[in-house]
Amino acid sequence: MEAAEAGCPARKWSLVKTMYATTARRAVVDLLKGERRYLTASTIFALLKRDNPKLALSTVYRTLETLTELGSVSSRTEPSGEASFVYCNDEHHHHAICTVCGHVDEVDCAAMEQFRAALLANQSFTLDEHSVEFYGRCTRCR
Amino acid sequence: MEAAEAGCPARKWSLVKTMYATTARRAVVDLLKGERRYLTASTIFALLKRDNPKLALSTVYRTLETLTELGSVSSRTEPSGEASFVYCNDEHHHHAICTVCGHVDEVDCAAMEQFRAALLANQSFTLDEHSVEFYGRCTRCR
DNA sequence: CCAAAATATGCTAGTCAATTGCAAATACCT
DNA sequence: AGGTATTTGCAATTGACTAGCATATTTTGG
Repeated sequence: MEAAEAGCPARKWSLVKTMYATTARRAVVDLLKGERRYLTASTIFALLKRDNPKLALSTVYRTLETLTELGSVSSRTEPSGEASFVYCNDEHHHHAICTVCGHVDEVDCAAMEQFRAALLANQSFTLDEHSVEFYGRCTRCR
Repeated sequence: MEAAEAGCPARKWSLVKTMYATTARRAVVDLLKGERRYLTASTIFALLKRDNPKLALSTVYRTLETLTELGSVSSRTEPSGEASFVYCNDEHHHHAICTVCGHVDEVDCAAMEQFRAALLANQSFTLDEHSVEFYGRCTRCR
């Protein structure tokens, strides 16, 4: 069984030959940078279609795949099963998602260390990786 | 935005009128009880089809949906996007998944409390819910 | 600045997991 | 057993996502 990792992966520049800065890619990145919350491919497509009528949904999917490989975007799966995407900066972190406004903050992993220790002590389970998402209320919405 | 919860939800008996103990349902529950690891609907279908040739895949899907509502089954999403299911007992917990054998242990939430406190202290984020999966090596595989 | 090479896009058609409608079959209750 | 509520199997569909390929765009080298 494969070990999944929901935090942003380290950037994998080595896999990328050349990446053209196309208008479609710029549009997707700009939108995600501005929103800072998880959006599905079809939502992104609908939002960008207004200013770029000939944009194709498949281009959005391909762009999101590329950006995810680069580490500029992190994806998750909605309860419905749909994939959604958010812009992210750091190498590795987890997300704190506001249940009111949907705003996504990045959470550093430091606090996970003590949790790992507690888990090993209680259950003798060796923790290799973790996939974590937090739901709560951000500073503004509280 | 909706708050998802990947741990087993509290059982919702109130929503259920009557539930017939059919052979299909017994077969699915027995299989999942015996396996104790995440299986996809199509895998479950393939395994049960041998002893029950006229079983339909849609029945497996409907059964898994019912069992999930009852709280007897917990679901997650594989990296591929497919949904997978595991039998579970307790009201609320999280899963420690062995990366070697795939065995799923239930982790109680006690350790989350101190983590919640640390998160609030560091980032002033009010943690309401959490969705956690751990990957590591279980007692036997270590 | 222009043309060739490299890469990306749009479109269409496809794939595959998952859902739905409905008649037939099964489980429960008395 | 007989009647009713629920479930099943089957077939048709949905909906997210991917792939093939000709065209268009971006970069690079002259």
